[in-house]
Amino acid sequence: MTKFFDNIDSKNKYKLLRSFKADTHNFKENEDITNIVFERNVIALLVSGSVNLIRNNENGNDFVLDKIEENNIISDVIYTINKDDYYLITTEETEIVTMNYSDVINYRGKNKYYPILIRNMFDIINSKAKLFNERINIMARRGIRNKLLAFFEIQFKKNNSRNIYLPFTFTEMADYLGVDRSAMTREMKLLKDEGFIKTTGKRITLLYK
Amino acid sequence: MTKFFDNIDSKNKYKLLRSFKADTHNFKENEDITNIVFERNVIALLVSGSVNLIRNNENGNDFVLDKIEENNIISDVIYTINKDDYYLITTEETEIVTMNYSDVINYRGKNKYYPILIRNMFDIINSKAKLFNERINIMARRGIRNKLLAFFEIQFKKNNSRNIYLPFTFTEMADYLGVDRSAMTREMKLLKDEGFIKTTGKRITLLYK
DNA sequence: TCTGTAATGTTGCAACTGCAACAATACATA
DNA sequence: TATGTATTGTTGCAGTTGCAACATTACAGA
Repeated sequence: MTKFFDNIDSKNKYKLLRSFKADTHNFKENEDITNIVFERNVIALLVSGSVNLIRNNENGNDFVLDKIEENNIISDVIYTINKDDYYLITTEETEIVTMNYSDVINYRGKNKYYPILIRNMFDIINSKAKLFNERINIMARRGIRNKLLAFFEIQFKKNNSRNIYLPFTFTEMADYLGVDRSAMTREMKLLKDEGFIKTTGKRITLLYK
Repeated sequence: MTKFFDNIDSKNKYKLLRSFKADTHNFKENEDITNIVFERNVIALLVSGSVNLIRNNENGNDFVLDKIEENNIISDVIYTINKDDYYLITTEETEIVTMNYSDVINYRGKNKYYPILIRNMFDIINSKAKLFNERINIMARRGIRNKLLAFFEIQFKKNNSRNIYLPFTFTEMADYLGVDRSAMTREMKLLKDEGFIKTTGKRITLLYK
């Protein structure tokens, strides 16, 4: 997975940040940075420290959706975020740099690492776009069963194995598919009963075709 | 909307294409180019001519989802495509250039327009990612009503107007939301009856809040 | 203007889904 | 290992949704 400053040395990294008139924000542990990061048209970069992306269930059962580490981009483009449902909390002392998207994209300076930076960004966004794309294709199916099967199909093609190891919990998977968890469990049980799949913990084995 | 070769003159455009060992494909009118374009890891570029992205309804009611014009990217990243449901047909004599993604991204040549190219690509993908993101946020809502309201909300914020002019047909809108068209119509009627919205042709007026 | 095609409106119905609530496990960490 | 917390399993139920089928209206090309 490409990171923002891959192949750019530290000196030039800071030079570039200066050219973009990047704003540096420093936080202690446990600060909410949602509003700083999810400004419109802002690219935020986690320079040091670490941040949790948390889902805010109204019943108070929050949970960590993603741990974001150094050199990764956090921005409204990257995460499928609804400010009401999610928030971002630092888990240690953290430095975040925010840049204006237009400043970055319209940079006309001479730093020879700029192209590398843009290439890195392109690669990052591109992978995200592919993942988004994938998820849309799944969510667009009608009915939970079809969503599940579409999801399995993609995992199957990716790993070329009938054994799928879930990269997240079933709770998160229901969220990923955009369906109710209990309804999803019910449908999974039907698929099992009908002999389409078999599950062992977080491993799902496809028995069909 | 940024295009692939924005700010790159024709001479350098072809130089770059050569560096990428790009493959040129020529088609007559009415040829199916789905398989050439939606290869894995391929970026396809419409150099000249025009292509229709068509949705393939099993009942034989195909329809044009998008007309792709010169200098646009056509690739599996850009379009949320399921090969079974969609296909691409040239509508005139058309030249398409395919490049391997890795070749483009790992280019280490000296052409000074390369950075511009990558920047263009970044901008293109970035807008797409934003749109994908938006759609996911809508589709993730439970129930047709919530999807509709989420959609309206986004349009409202975008245009800062309570009047939403649908950029597509209701049939396509149902598809966009990932729900059954008739069920969507039914829900819209309820929203109307309850006084939340008003519709006039493709204009929807929000009456709430 | 006519005509065929696509889009929209509508409805019944069976099946599905979300929701709520609770039980049973699994998991992490003190 | 014990204990609290998160995840998973399960179920009833009402309301929602997808599907199929058909009527009506809008629209574009001859």
